[in-house]
Amino acid sequence: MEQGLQTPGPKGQNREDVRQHNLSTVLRLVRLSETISRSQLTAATGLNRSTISDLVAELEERGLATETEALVSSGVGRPSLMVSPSENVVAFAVHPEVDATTVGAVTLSGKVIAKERVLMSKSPSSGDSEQTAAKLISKITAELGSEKRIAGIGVAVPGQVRVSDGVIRYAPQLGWVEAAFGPELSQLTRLPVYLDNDASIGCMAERNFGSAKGFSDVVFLFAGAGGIGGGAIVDGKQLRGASGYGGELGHVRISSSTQRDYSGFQGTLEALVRRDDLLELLKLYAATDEELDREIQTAKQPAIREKIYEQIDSLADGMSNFVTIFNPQAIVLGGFLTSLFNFDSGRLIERMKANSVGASAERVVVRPARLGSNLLMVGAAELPFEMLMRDPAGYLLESLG
Amino acid sequence: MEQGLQTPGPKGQNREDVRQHNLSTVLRLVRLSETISRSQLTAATGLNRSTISDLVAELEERGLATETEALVSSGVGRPSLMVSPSENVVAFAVHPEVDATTVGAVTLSGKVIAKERVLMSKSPSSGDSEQTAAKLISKITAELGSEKRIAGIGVAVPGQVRVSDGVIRYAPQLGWVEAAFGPELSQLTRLPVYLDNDASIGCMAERNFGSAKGFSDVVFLFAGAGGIGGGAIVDGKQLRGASGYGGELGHVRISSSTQRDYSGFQGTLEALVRRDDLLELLKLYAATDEELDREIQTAKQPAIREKIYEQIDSLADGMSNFVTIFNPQAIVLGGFLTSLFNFDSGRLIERMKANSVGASAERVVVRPARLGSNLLMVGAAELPFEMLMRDPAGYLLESLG
DNA sequence: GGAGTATGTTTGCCTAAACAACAAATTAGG
DNA sequence: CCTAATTTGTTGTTTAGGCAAACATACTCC
Repeated sequence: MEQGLQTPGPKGQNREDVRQHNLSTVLRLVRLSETISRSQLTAATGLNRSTISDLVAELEERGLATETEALVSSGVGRPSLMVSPSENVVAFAVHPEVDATTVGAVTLSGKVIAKERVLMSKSPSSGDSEQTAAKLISKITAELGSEKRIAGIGVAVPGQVRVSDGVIRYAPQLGWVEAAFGPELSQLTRLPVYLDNDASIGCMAERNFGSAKGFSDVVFLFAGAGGIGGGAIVDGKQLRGASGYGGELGHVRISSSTQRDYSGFQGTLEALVRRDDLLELLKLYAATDEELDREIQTAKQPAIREKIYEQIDSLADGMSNFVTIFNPQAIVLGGFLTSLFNFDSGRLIERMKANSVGASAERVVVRPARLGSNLLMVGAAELPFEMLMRDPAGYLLESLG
Repeated sequence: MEQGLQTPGPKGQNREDVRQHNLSTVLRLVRLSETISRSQLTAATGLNRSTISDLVAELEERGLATETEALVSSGVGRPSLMVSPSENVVAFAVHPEVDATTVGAVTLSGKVIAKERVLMSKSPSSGDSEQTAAKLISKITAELGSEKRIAGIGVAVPGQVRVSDGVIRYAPQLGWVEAAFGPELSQLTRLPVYLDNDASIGCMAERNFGSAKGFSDVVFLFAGAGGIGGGAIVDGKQLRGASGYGGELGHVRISSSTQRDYSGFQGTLEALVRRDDLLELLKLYAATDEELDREIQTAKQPAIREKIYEQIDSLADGMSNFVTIFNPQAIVLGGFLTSLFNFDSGRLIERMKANSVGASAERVVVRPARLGSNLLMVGAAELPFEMLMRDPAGYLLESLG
């Protein structure tokens, strides 16, 4: 009766799926380790030495990995060959904002090798941003060596995205509704384009390359000019929910306050922890995160300090809920939240633990985000790379020249 | 540096894993469909006809499934054989409470074929409950036919469980702390014992056999005498978190109220939606859920109706948060919450949708739990059955006689 | 420099899924 | 009732891919 909503039936596995799965597993390990020996690969995967040999050979043949001899010996026995992700596989990252559009090129190993930012006229349309992004992509492409190959484009959207078809459902700051950003940018660039919410993307980036590296259960909170975004990784996978709109942690209600957030919800985390409120109090109207941070860390006025504590407490209340719900290994705080953390991390963590289920709070670590300004570049590139890693043998890379 | 906390490295797959995965997939489909034709199995799994034939033959050989001829023809062509889960594979379910211990026997197909409940003296120790459970298990075992085989024991614990070693970390109503219920009951019965939190178990039961059947993303809320328990299914899997304490949805803070819940947290869902408060107001001191429900549905006094509405609103606020966080397909309400739902589901749902992210709220359905008094029996049995289904060929069933 | 050890490489093996051909059981249509 | 069409079950063969064993290689330790 409700077949349509149900999960796609569990699939069986045939021979090819095994190969795909093993190639994928090896490539993931290689990528996240930056460099890893073949013997470590056998240990980590449980696969046979000869199988690893074969798999690595295939990855090398496909230009996804390179093998080098070990620089330092690790002990007795023949030294194992080191495997690294190819530096020639690249993905583009796009971040459209109200005042600027940023495009970066990121290697499979997670290095940002190019970044261009173009200021935009006031409130650009979706089409404007697509054009700008496409231009920057072709400019960067021209500067890349001809040996590079492109996995695709990842877009970090400050808003809700229908992941299934690449349509931006609603981006409040940009004022876009139902914008077919993905399909249109794909048409312009002739590259596959994948979109996701910026906070989700940041979460994945911090998990793969930042403060939460290697963790299976992570909560990520990020505060910027547009409010608080959040993402969660549950059991190793991004929390998306049934339609892909899950993980909107900023809009979680934690108080009876009638203060509204940017989406009009009352008493939510975003309503109570506001960068804007502090900017106003500090009389900083267009400050960068760095300037704001300096002011916060050196704040002397009681009124300001009180406001900061108030926000720390609200943040702690939100975090308590996420600890109770997700029992994560780590909570990562980004953007303006890092300033709150640095101001008084003791108070923040203590209050968080006091209000969350003890068993879950015991071992959770709270950390500032580590990737800084590259966060969304690295994270957005993960989208095409994730596609590549799901099927390393089948995914088509675009060659240059 | 923090290897210990990290996820166990992704494993590779060999031939045996494929067989195991496919056997597991087929058994799951057979189980959840109650009965399914071989041709439907080929369609659902994508596997070859002959492979399905082979897999089903193995399941039958191992006594996990039975094949019968189709009763009604489904169209042109040779009729496909029907496959059903074996009625001879049984798991025990145990539910220890303050005032009683319940044990049931559940077949692989999800039918409760025996149930015994023994009243306990005031506040039994963990050992008392184990003894009682073991006695009931041996009594039920004696009444089962000798052709039955036992998959193990599942225990629904009203408290926090360390799933890894079967220790009850904290069960507030029972007053148990760090009770080695699992290992001890296993010693007494010589059967494998698996434990989990009662609400998590209820969630799984409703997903597999109840109101949320077939859904991949589900939130379950249950209110009983001990407060509000919750569980969530994310992307088809039970939300557990890093240490297995996740999903404590009753302790999520939704208000600034200083009202405390049974664990001492202020302003949480459990603090604001209290069965006890209504019982007191109605002057019903030891009512069953049925009696309470009758009183609620026929309540006339304004003070009582107001209290009911108040609780409905609080419940809606909690649900809003879960919709925003999880973007589930369904929210299932059990126990006393069913009464609130039935009293005014319109108000409940409307308020829930008003305070949650629109995109997620659009398609969520809210339903009362369907499994009633068998909820925890069916759910607890899922624990050993899940182990069986993970490795149908390798999991050892205990034969009787 | 020889023993010991861990890894890389090559060869043939084995398992389980796929495939093809045929048999069987049904419906449809006259 | 008989035949054609269709779908499914069954059987024997093929094939992909991981594994084990045997051997080669490169390092440490004494």
